[in-house]
Amino acid sequence: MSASDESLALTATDLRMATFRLARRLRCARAADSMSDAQLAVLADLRMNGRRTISTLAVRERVTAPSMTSTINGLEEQGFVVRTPDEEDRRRVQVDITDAGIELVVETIRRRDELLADMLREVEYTEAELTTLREASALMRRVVER
Amino acid sequence: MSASDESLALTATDLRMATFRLARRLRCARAADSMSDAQLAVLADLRMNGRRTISTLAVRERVTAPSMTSTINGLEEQGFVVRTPDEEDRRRVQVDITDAGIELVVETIRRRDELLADMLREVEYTEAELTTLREASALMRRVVER
DNA sequence: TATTGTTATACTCTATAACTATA
DNA sequence: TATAGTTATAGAGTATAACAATA
Repeated sequence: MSASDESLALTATDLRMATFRLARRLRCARAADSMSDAQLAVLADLRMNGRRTISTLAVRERVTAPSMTSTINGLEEQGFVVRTPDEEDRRRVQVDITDAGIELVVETIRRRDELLADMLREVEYTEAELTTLREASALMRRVVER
Repeated sequence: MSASDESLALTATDLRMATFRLARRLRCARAADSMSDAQLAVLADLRMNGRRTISTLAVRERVTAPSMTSTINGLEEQGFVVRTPDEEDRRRVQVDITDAGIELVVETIRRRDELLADMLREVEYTEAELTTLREASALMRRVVER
């Protein structure tokens, strides 16, 4: 049996508010102050999924191609990615993350997880409450992945 | 009894990933394309909490005073807020949200809630799963409010 | 012709430094 | 002297339009 419209609406409102507030709080934690959200999102994508072209990155990040060119310029100047011309289709440029880029992503993730773990520790949640949060996390990811 | 470090770390990682992905997806939904996140955050604060000075807004949004001046300039030009000189302390400027500003916030919230409700409907969650999400929302808010 | 990427240009948000007006 | 707000200036991210190189 599927859920009622009222339950859906109530859940949506609660979850929307909680999600925005927590995301905002966690977003402050970064490995380097010189990193923007846009740059970090690209690095995280490259680390997870390997090399990509400029236009593929632009589609995934929902920005225009000139925007992505500019973001990649910034990352390349800082040594976090490298451009490689694609030999098969020479219009294309492949972008790879460097070791320094990987390190930056890993460190940022570590800091955010640490911040959140500290916040969870402070409110002294029970194992049952943490289980609820993990179950909800899985449900949230299923929603996004659809 | 409080939770183990391992549970805290696992929960933090799961929740951090789920939160960022969902927030990112929902952030696309706005009432007007001309609204930035920075502007919307200020309007939402003014709607919830009433008039504020520039410097109070700057502290709450964690930006500098000149930044907030600029954000308020944009909002005032579009008619979503009004500046009023403070008669008691004439260095101060009070900022109030207008009816148009309130409408914009309400409409944006409505769109985001609708988008999320539609997403939840599509994955066909049970009432029990929605309850888990609502319980988790409350837990997330308690974490942020500490 | 269509696609990939870049450059040119402009607007917004961000910052720091310097300034005005008021307390 | 300190505080509230603004202006000046600069850097990053975003966009659209126009362009080069390649398919």
